[in-house]
Amino acid sequence: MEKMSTEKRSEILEAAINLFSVKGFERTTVDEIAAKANVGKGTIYLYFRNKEHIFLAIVEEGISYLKQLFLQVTKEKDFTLQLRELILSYLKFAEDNREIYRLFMKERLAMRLCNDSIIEKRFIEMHHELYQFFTDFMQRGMDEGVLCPADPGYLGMALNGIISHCVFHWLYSNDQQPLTKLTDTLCHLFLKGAASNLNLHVSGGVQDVS
Amino acid sequence: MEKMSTEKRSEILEAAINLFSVKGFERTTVDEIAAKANVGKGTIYLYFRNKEHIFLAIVEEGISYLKQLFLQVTKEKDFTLQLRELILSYLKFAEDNREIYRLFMKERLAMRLCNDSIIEKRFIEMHHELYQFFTDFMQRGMDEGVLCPADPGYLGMALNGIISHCVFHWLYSNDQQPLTKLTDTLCHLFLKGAASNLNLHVSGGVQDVS
Amino acid sequence: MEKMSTEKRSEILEAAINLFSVKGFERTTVDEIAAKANVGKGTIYLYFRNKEHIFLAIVEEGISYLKQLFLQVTKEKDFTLQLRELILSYLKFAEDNREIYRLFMKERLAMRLCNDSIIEKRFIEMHHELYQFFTDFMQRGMDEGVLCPADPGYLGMALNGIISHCVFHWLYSNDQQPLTKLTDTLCHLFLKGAASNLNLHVSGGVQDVS
Amino acid sequence: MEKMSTEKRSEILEAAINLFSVKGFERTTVDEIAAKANVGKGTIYLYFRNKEHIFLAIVEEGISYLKQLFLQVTKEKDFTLQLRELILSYLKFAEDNREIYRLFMKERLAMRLCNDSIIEKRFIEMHHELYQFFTDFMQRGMDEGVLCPADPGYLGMALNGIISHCVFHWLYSNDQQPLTKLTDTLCHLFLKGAASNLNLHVSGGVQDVS
DNA sequence: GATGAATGAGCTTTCATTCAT
DNA sequence: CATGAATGAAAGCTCATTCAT
Repeated sequence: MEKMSTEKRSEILEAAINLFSVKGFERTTVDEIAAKANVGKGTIYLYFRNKEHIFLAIVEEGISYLKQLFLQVTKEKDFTLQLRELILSYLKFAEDNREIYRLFMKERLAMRLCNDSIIEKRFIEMHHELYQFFTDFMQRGMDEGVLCPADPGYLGMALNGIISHCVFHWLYSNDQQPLTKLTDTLCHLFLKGAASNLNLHVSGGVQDVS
Repeated sequence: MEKMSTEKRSEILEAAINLFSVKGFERTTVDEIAAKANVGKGTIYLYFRNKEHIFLAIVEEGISYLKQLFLQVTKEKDFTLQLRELILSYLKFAEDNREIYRLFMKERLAMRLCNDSIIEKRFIEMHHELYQFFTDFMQRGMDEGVLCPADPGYLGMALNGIISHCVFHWLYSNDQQPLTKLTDTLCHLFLKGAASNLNLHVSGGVQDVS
Repeated sequence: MEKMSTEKRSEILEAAINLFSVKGFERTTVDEIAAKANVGKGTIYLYFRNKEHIFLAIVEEGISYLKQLFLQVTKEKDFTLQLRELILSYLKFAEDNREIYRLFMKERLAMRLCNDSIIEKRFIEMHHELYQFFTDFMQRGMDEGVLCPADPGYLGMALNGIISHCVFHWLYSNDQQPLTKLTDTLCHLFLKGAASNLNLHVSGGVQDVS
Repeated sequence: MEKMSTEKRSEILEAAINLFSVKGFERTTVDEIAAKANVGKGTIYLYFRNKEHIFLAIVEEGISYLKQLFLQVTKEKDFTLQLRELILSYLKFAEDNREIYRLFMKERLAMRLCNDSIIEKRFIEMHHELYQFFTDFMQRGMDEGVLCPADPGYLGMALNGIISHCVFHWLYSNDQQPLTKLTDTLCHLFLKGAASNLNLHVSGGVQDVS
């Protein structure tokens, strides 16, 4: 009995992920989810309080899976290797969960000011966790002397931005090659920048802007 | 059609920008826009064919302004200076048009598969233009020998990602300091990377991944 | 000044007749009438209290013209000739005022229970007048011994029905020949019936059903 | 779709027939239909795609019932008896389905140029079927020598006109006597005409006008 | 548990009418 | 007189949610 329930729940989530990622949260109807999941419409409300909680469940699971991936990063001893592993995990996640990732990007900002404040809070919370993880990670890099001193928050943002924009492009192009192939490129880009060695004189420098 | 009060049109757009950027396109009702613009609901339909065309107008204006900013970038002769100017323009646009920028980010992916294909096409078109601009820009940097050889598309994505994620964070934090203060930091980060000089041995390298 | 006003009024009516007859009263907008009449929308409300009064004006004019035609019928001395003249007038009116006639048929019953009871009353009144005319006419035919005794109301209805259904068919077919060609056929049909002379035994007979 | 409560569907149709026949299609709102049918507004859209399809359903059912009545007409062997039966069926239908009949007359012409061309086509189609039935019927009468040679189409129109105008009058008067009482009168009128026997000299004659 | 028929609040859009110019 | 920008009531329709079975 429990098993069957879990199965139904998964089918609903699977259907919802697919539809949300393609049509967006608002444009997807509960009827469509029920139809795609081969489930009665009423059944959905046995497993989820309402439409928004389906969304919440997807995000929770996605985030928790991603966090788990990130935690394994620290198994490497060298910071540089950890960084490489972090990027690899990120890319792998996007590659393996193309739809969930697309959903994340699409709805990242859309949930603000929705009626159900529990969801909103949880959503912001999750983002903050990820932000914190990246920030801590960067701080560690600086502590270890691998990264030059700078605002760790912005460094985290920058890394996140570099990766996610590349994933974004990959998502909407028909690029068939594996995303993970980009790992070393992005790692190097983040650490050493885009400039050729010849470009010696750059105005400014990385300052702490906090 | 086009002779009607420009003022009313602006008020409607102003209201729509604000609401769309806070609540998102779908969750904003035409009634709300009318109320915020101090205008009758019917009036909106004198100036815009429907709700989606309000959105389209906002995006068109925003993009055209942004493109204009970017075109001025090339006035600088040195590529590095151009890069700095590009980042500055981007940050300045976000700072001056906080709400429009937020709207852009929020709805970047939401418009796919909407009914009115004219809008969808136009939206994709505009994104492509910006992408092309960044790609061409990077290509120029490589031709001039300032950037090391790599896929210019991904380099553009990376720069875009670095900047936009920092803006994103700024948008949703209560950071009061001007965004433009980040210009040199981001410029340096993009060109020279985050690594300290001590970090000599990085696995991999920037390859052309096209 | 007066002349110009009358001209504008006519243009509005002309436009309204055309649109009402094609699209029906409800589906025609005041904007369309104004556009077709080359007149400002507000101008229409200088000449007519509201949209329904435009309709009323059309009907009033049409009916009064039709009544005038019918009055001339009595110039003939012989009842049979009067009947022929009546049918001819009817057909000629439909032929010359194709759109107005179509409008009459289309909206004959649609006006019941509309908000403006003045219009409704007037509309029913006009129908009653026509009904009365036909009834009186038939009564005269009976009094003169030309028609066999029967309920004059139903005889009137029958004649009206014969003519109007033929006109109806002509309106919506592409029959190019003049409607008036049917005059004698319909006259004969009404007076002598459709049966061949051989058909001697008809059950029943014309009774007074009043 | 088709398994849902037939009862609800009937109640909706019943309400719609009543309202359409009184107020007309355009002036009747879906809210009113829902209220009269003691049904939620949304429920209506479970049974019918949109407002026009409610109308279509009514007409389809009415026409199919009427056609069935007409088909039984041919059970009589004698043409004259068939004619009598046809008129009787017609009158009986109007008497038993007063509102549906009124609806038919009211909207006969109103549907032209509506948006949903499927409905428009079907509506015209159905009218054509009825017209064809009457035409064929008259042709048969002529072939059998009962009717004098004439355009069968116009003869059909004439009969239709005679009957429908009498029904029309009955509908809007408070005539309490049964319509079917008119059967023989109308039959005789159609076959032998309205003239008394004394009226021997009628100009013209029934010609074939096709 | 599972279902889907039923619901009505709420949406976008239209359009007759007004009124300042 | 003439105009057309402005309006909001009212329309058709959708869809998240409920609940009897």
